[in-house]
Amino acid sequence: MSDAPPRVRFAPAPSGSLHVGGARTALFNWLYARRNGGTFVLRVEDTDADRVTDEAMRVLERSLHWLGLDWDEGPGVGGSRGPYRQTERFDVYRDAAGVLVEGGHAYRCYCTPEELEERRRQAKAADRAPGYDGRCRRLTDEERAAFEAEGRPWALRFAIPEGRSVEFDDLVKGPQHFDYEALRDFVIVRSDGSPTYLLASGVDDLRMGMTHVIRGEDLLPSTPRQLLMFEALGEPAPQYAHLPLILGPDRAKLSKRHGAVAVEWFREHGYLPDALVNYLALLGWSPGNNDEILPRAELVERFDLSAVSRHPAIFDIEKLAWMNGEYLRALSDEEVAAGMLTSLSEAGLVADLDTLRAIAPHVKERMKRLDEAPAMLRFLFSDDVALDEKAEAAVAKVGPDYLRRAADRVASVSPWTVEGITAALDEVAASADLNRSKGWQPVRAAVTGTTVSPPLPESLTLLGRDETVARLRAAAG
RNA sequence: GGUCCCAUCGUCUAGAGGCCCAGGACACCACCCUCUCAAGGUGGAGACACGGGUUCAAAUCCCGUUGGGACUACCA
Repeated sequence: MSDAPPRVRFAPAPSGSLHVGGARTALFNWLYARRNGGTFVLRVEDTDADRVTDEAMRVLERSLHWLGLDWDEGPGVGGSRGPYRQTERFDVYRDAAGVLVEGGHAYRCYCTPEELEERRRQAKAADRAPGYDGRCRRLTDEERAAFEAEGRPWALRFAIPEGRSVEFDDLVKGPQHFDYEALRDFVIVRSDGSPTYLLASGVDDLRMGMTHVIRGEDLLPSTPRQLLMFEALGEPAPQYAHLPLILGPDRAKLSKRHGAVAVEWFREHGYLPDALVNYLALLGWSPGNNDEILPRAELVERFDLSAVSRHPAIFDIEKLAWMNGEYLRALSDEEVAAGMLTSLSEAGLVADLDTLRAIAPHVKERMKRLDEAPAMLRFLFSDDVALDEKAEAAVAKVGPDYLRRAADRVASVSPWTVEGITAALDEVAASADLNRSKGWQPVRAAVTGTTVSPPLPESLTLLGRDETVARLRAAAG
């Protein structure tokens, strides 16, 4: 282990949106860099032109920024090891491929996709391993010349050295051992001249000076291949740490089909970035005791790769929601008000900051997500208070006279304060021989249109006397 | 099928041989608080996959079984 500052990277393919699995990988890399005074690099693996889009690139950057995972080198910030988009680095991969060919570690494969597919199918049918059979590696000079004369397109394959096995020590999985029989000759350059992941990602990790590669466990099988490639290139390899996967409720690798998995979705649905970061950090890592609410700074201080668990974790949105509520309650009224303003306007409601600031302490402990604000506060910012079913029932229970009396009594409250309103509501309830619970509920129903709301007197002070009286009379019919 | 990874409450986990007839958190249930709903408080139910070893002693070490997952592309 060297003690030079570590260099780590997050290397996503911008196709679609950043989902929580990717975000967690980015987070662990970021935490490792921040914890150890290292450098966090963002590298864009956009070699697959068919799947990569500009929109996905924008979403990726926005998601990362929102999460607060800032990169020291990469798109937008530059750096000395750039460029950081693989489509701008094809010459680098070509050079590396050239070295491999010259050293006899890579060869041209003339098999067509159709032939490959057919042989794969046959192998499977015969219960044999479906990987590449190495046919073009054994071509005679004549056969090769014939293919060339024919103008057959070719791809470049890496030649797995025979009789070799690969050993390496994974920082989270421990000692690993792979026999060469399990490793098939893999394509490093496609017939269109573009590099594949195995080549591009591996070469970049070398050229960009990565000391540690922290990535998902789904890439564990590609590590021995890349290690063999580095050996052929004559260059030292970085250290590897493979993170256990994040699974859906069905225990399969988390993906879009599991529903809410995109970071953008959480941003749009009233989740706080700090809460998501905190939750994700706990998915596959634990500080070693029972602490769970760990602010970013503490995460950085306590993060330790060797404490990463080896088994996969199921993403539990319920627990995330709980944690989000915890973070919401820790926010200042000002911050909560600002957050609610946004979600309210997205719901088409025009609110003002002063009112929101005043109601914030009463609603933040009843919310788990900021986007619950519209449902909770609609009555304050909309004249439309059509009573829902339960509200109708609550009103019917006491009858119109009760509401008229309440309106009359409330109309005389002065000054319009929480204390004054409370006294008035209590009086009205007492006059009908009702306790607060039974006496206030019809008022809540008439004024808010629902049977659930922030504390009533506090809500009414903000609604205003005239509007309160008007709604009581309206409900009385 | 092959290769590899993994295995503590429903879920996330603590546990690195005796401190564990297994602790915390989410969710769930009950009670308390209470103007509704929450939040908060108290209590409850709930797990070491199974079988063999090793050891005075195993959730912890070894082997096997079972179960789950990943990979097996000219995707990353």
